[in-house]
Amino acid sequence: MMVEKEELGLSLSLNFRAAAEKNPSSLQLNLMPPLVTSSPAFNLPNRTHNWTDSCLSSSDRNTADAFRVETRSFLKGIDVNRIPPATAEEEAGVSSPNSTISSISGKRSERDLPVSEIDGERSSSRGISDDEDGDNSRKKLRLSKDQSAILEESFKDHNTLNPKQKLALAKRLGLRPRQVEVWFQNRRARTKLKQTEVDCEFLKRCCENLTEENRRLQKELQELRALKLSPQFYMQMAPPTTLTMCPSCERVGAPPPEKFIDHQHNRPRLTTANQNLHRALPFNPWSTPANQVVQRQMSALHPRS
DNA sequence: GTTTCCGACTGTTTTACCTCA
DNA sequence: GGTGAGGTAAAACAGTCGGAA
Repeated sequence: MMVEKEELGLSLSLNFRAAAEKNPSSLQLNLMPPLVTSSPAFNLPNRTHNWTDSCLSSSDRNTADAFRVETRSFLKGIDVNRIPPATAEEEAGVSSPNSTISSISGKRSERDLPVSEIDGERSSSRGISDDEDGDNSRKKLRLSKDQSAILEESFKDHNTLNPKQKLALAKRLGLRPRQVEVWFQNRRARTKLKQTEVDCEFLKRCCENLTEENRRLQKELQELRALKLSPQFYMQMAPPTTLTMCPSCERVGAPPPEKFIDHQHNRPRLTTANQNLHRALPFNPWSTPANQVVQRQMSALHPRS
């Protein structure tokens, strides 16, 4: 399902990171952004709210519900956080211009009134407000801090809800199931957006690092080509000291044993055998200053002892 | 007045299930 | 009985709107 798709996307990005971590020498990535599991960006700030039930006990809530039903005619269009009408008569009586539009649009009307949620979603918040306002303005719901906290908690457990969970959560929060559903949809969307931003930033840094690496290698290549054209210059240069990878066998080498390093001249110490070998070489293209580290590791790979 | 956040909406896609030839 | 096509409902998504802070 869609969750799997998101997981796939996440795993792709993780795999990319894993690949980068597997070969850090090539990418040199130490700017790994943390994975967003619960971003502070999603922590809703404290807000003033008009949700009257947020601090009520269940018994108080029942009283409040009764009060709400009783005073509904006065409150409709004012308190959009109100629990929807409970009776079938009330439910049937709520019909907004938008619900008409929804029914025109086909399946939408069916979706808004799932059988499993029939007692909680007969009317949308928009329907209530529109019904009362007489205009098309929406009444904006602001969830209370407690409601947001509970929703966040629930989202951490599972970022999708089955109808049972949705109903239970809606009941617990005093919201319509549709509101819970919308909140989860928006939450998933924003999580995905946040993750996309993180992934984008990560890839951007990868790109920057690779560009820099490419620039460095191009520069080295130029130096090597220049040296190739002037062997007499090579003779005056310090010998190679390091290497990250042997171009012939593609093995990554470690620094050579201490006994092979000539500290006086900052170069690998030549044994009698390889002294002759090195003398026979016209020049060493791996001996640029930039490649000293590379050459040292190369020497470790192929000790001439 | 502008910006940002986020609840709510619409239209589309995906998935599961059912019916029928 | 098994199977594929077509239809339908539900869920989820992308994109957007607009109220509120």
